[in-house]
Amino acid sequence: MDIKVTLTEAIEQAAEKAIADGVFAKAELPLVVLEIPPQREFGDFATNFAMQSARVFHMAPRRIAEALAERIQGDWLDHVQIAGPGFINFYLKSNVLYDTFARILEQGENYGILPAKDVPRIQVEYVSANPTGPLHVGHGRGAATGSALVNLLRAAGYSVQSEYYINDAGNQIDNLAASVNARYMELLGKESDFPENGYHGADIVDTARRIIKKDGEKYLAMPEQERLAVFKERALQEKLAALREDLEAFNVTYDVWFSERTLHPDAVHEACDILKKNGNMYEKDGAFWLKSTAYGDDKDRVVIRDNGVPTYLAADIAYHRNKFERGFGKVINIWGADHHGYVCRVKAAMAALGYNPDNLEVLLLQMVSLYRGGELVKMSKRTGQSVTLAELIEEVGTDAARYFFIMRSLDSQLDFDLDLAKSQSNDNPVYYIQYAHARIASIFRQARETGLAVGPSPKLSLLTDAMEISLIKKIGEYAEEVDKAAAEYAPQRIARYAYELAGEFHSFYNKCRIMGVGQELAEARLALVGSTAQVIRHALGILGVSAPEKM
RNA sequence: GCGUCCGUAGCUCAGUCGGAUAGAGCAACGGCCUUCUAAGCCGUGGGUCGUGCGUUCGAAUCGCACCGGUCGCACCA
Repeated sequence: MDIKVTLTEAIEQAAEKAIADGVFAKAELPLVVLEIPPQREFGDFATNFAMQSARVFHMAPRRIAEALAERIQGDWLDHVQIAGPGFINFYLKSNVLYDTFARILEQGENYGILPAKDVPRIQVEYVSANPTGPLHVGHGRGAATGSALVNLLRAAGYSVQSEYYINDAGNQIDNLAASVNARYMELLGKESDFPENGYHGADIVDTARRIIKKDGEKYLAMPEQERLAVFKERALQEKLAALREDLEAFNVTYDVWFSERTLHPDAVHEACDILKKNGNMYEKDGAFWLKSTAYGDDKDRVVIRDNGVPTYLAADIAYHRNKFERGFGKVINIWGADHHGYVCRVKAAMAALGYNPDNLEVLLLQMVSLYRGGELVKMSKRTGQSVTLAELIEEVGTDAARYFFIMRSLDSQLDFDLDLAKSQSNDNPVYYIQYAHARIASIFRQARETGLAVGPSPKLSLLTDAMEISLIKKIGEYAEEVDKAAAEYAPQRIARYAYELAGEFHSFYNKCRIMGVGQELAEARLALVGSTAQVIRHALGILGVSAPEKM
């Protein structure tokens, strides 16, 4: 039995008993919240239950705490203490710690994988960059965070499907084709105006070059519309392949690549028909408008233009309807903060279609700034001077890039220090964590040589050093950390946890030796560091960062 | 003007469904390698939690106003 559950029940029972004894007024009990006290001297666990219930029992918190303390007992409890304004601090028998740790050891590699949750499937859509150019650093944050979130939710027992929405319809793809066309003509020495909203990146020239290399000048003879159609498909295929490649190099893969084209025209019309029928869409000035103001938006939005061409929103309405129709209980989108203005209208559209807009969760990622040598690296989409994800990976590596992208809360703007990410020192949190893992691997290599191994039931009660106790406790917090981080959609919590766990290990390592301390203690310590390595591996796995055996 | 997010130590950030002396890393300073990886450890100093008012027994945390920064406010995607 989980000790926190045991404690919670003991507190509730003590309160019920005090009510039965006539000490407390009959009242609804507040929720029991257990926390790990900020300081060791305050015990293993603490609760503010007495303070929370002061109002309902009409008693001073410390008196409530006293009445509860008298009524709490269990063979797991050493003693309780009342402190501060009315905290109840619990000091547990030491065997509780060892029993808990023994169960973690039994779980082995499965520790950190939570039981499947009985809730509907979750979908996470992220990156979904237009296939019109390479991914840049901003997409990198989305890619790292999104994939880590998917891993995290799965570890926490949710069923998750990951998805990339390919914007392969509409203007930007026509511009892509026109841009490739312009480069094609240019390379073959023909007159051609570069499209006004064209893409200036070098990758477009490369695409044109590859077309020439493969098929030569044969498209010159083709009518322009036909040629554009060919180039469109060719460019799209290349761009998609490049996206996939960049993402895979970044430890990012998807269950589904969803093409926007498949929504046109049927799915878009279907969605519009529903909205027209239920009165949430109306015609004005020849266009069709979503009555989004009825659902909290600032203004109504055009869905079908007066020329009959659907807006981007039209496809998005059909797309999100499609997601809900696929039966997901929760639909999560990870967007850049620059799209925040768009959230309200998509949610409004879902509400207008009769879905619960709260089941669409849009996580907004704040902007990324790169720093090199203490200076901001200027980025500009317009001139194509932005740093690409591939360049970033080339410079700092996948592990460092992923960790740095994930380590901050999504709400915070991210200052990405390239020098720090590259540095092979303890300043660099990624190396700090990986180093802990490599050190442990090294210990096991040496243990193997000396014939030392963890037996079936190591004598854990020999682990009495303060460093050992605190490392055991930290390992014990991991499962709950996974659960919390998942519930909050906060992969950065795992990044921080891994860092803290590595810190606990390094402290232990400098204090306690494993080889040459006697067989039983050595075995127990080997079990401890083995478990540490396993948890670091699992946490890094969630983050999509490697756990090296050697550094 | 409206909206988003942010404002905590010199720097980068935790902590935010209210609770015990506000934490970590870097930077500064001082220690620790004849023993499992010093990419490590131990220690010292450093904070009006942007400002004000309010709610509360209690506010970095909740509410309101203001200040500073950020991103956005299309029949673009």
